[in-house]
Amino acid sequence: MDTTLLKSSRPRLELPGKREQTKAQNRQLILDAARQVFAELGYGAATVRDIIRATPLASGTFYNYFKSKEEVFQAIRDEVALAIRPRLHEERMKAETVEEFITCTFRTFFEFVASDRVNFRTIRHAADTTRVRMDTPEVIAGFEELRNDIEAAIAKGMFPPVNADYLMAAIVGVAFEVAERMLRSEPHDPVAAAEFASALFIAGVRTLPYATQAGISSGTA
Amino acid sequence: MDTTLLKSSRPRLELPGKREQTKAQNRQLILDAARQVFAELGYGAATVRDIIRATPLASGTFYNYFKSKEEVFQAIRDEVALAIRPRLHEERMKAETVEEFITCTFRTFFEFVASDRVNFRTIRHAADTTRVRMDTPEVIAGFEELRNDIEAAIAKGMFPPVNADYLMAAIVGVAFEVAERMLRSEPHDPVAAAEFASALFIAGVRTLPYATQAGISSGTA
Amino acid sequence: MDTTLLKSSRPRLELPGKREQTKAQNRQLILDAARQVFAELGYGAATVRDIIRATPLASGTFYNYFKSKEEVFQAIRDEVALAIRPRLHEERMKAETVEEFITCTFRTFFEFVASDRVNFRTIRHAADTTRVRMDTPEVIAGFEELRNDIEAAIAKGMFPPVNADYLMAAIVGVAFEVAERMLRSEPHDPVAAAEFASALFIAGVRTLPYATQAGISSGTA
Amino acid sequence: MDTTLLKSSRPRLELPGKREQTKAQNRQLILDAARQVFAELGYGAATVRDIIRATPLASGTFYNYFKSKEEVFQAIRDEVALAIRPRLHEERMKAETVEEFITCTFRTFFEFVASDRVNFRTIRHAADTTRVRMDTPEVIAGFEELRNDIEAAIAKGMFPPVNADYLMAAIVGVAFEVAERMLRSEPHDPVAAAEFASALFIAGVRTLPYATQAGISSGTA
DNA sequence: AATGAATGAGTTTTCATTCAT
DNA sequence: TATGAATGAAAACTCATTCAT
Repeated sequence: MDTTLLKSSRPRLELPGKREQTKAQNRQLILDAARQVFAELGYGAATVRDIIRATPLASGTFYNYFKSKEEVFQAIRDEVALAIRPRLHEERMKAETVEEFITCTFRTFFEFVASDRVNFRTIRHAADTTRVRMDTPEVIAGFEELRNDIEAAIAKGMFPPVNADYLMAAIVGVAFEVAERMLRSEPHDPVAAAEFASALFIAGVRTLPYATQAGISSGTA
Repeated sequence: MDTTLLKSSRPRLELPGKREQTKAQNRQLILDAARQVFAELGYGAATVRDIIRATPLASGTFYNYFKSKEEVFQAIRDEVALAIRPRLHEERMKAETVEEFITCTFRTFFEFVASDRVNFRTIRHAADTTRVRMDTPEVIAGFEELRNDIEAAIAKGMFPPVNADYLMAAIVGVAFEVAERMLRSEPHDPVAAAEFASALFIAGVRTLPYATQAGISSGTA
Repeated sequence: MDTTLLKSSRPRLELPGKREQTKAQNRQLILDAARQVFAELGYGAATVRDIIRATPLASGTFYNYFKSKEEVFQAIRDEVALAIRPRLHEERMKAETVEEFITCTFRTFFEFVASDRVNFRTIRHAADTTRVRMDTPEVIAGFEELRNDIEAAIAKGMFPPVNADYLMAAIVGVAFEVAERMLRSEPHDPVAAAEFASALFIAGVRTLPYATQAGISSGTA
Repeated sequence: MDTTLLKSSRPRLELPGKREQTKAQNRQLILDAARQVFAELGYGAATVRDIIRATPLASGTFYNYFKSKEEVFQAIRDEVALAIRPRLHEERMKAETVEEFITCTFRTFFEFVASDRVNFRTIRHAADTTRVRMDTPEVIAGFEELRNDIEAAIAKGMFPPVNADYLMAAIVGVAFEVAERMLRSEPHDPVAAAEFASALFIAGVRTLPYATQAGISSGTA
């Protein structure tokens, strides 16, 4: 009785009540369903209905959580970016040599992809379709962070003064494209993929043409 | 008869010409409009109506030339792939060293992109986001061709026995991603971009881990 | 028990008070919000959600007080009708001449409108457009009452035997339409409006064609 | 043969072709259905679906002609206003006395309403509902026109210098309200209604208080 | 062939109402 | 009683495709 009274006495102040639990859970149901659907159909072909159908919820419920298909996609994307970015940055901060910098970047990335292939596929395949901008703040920030880290490494003398913008682009391109290939052969071997990409860049970075001043500061847009 | 011909040859008060010209011309009108629309809205968001609207033609006419939005998109992709693939292959066939192989690949690619940025943007952004879903037969064929050329180079002893699948992926990833960056700074400098990418790979290839047997034959899809 | 009372008496951190007070207060909150919303959006475009949003209450609470949007609207209308009808009727009962009858009707009405423009606007515009659908029992009753009073005045010989139905309609039409105009110019001048309308009818009533038998008894619906 | 050729030779220049005919016809089908539906349910309660259902057409077809329910309503309203306004204005222009001015206004209006009750009902009942603005350019213009005509009559010395804004409002109010009543008794008797309203105003106008300068020029909004 | 309106299935979206807390 | 998320029926709207002209 006591507890009952307590509960009803704070109808709007309780945080982890059953309601909140259900709410978080439903949000997750939708996100998971969306991930699945996007991965299967691609973002463009997927409809809000498809997502709802993949859920035990009613159609209207979707709109209690997201305004549109795009909004769910962004939520997924940002969830991913948020999960991996800090890890990547942290590792790179610890690096003291080019080898470490490069290796840990790829190692972390490929391992993340291998462990979370649904998300990776979702985001890659969303590609096929609509203007789902990958240049979302969160994602761009991840790219910028890599570039900044490279520039910092150049400043420290760890890297030769290469074009940081192009190097970042090259790393990103190799990361995504090789990851795609990695996922196509079972069992996934992130270690081999990371070794491959790392070897390429470790040797390559040493011989890259030095950037002009313009080259270094370039890149914004 | 005379009148009839005159009329149908001027379906919309346009310049008179032979029927076949009009036909080819209409097809091209649609393709160009589609390129534009895809580049602006992305493939998924674009509708057939959008394409038609960007055309002086009527909606029904679209279906005289293409069965669907997808078919136009493929036509555009293939047009591009068809335009660049033979050039790339030919150049690579002439290569006698790793340096030449790598350099000519990137040089040709970046120059093509710089000279035809609308198409490049269309394909990148139509598909959207990160990377294109390039799994159209024509496009895949282009990738396979690169891999085959790499494998041939390995067989010839020109390349060390690296993982051809990963190397192809890495080249493709760098090519597209660096091209994207290149287009963001004016004036476009395909030579610098090619130098950058080439230097990366020329040095890198030499130190890439030798592929296992599995590695070499991998990559199916 | 004590605690329970305390809590339920402060459902939203508001001033403590007796339960009945809160209840009446909530009803009033809803009515006021509805008035506002109807005046802004019109009855048709307004949704129950709009009304709730304009309230500190939760959506479910609405249904503790009203069954539907329609019911709130009727409540508002009736509130108004209930507030003015007795006054109008009473005044007219005291009238001993046509002049008094007409004058007091318009005077009272325009003063009421000027003093309570929100309600007037709500009803005019909620309903929308031209004139309100005034066929709510309470409102119709107000019209009938006017007609009855006219008929009574005719019976007394105070009015000539005009068509009471048409006269009532004319009075109502002029009252609402002139009231609308009155509200458009600041400061509102109910006296001038009443003088205008009264003069029109006082002179007019004297020359109105005598009603046929049919005319007198007509009108119901 | 000749004609056939001629037709196909001007596929886009022909005006009263079969296509155009069908188009005009479909537009009318929708307008008529909308009139019916609005009159029955009121504007607010009516849905686009209701209108389509009352039509042999497909749902999408509605949107080839009107963007929304509101747009159809405006079309109806304007159709009506356009039909009656010129008539009213013309009659009033011919008037040389107050009697003629007043009488012809009401006579024309009530006859129009009686002959076209569906439209009248549509517009009146649309009222009950949403923000379907009666203050549409076309409708306001009709009101303004009446006021202007009154002001012109005052200038000519035909009318005493009354408050033209209020007089216009009074006429409009009586016209709509009495028309409503007229439609409730069968058979409709526009002549009696016009006589009633005219008598009221002819006598009334003579005794209306003279407007102040402000009063005369007032009214805009 | 070209035209462009009609079609109607399918999607997005809203919202009154219910109901567990 | 108050709360506010869930519901799902129904409304609004889109658009690929067909087809009479």
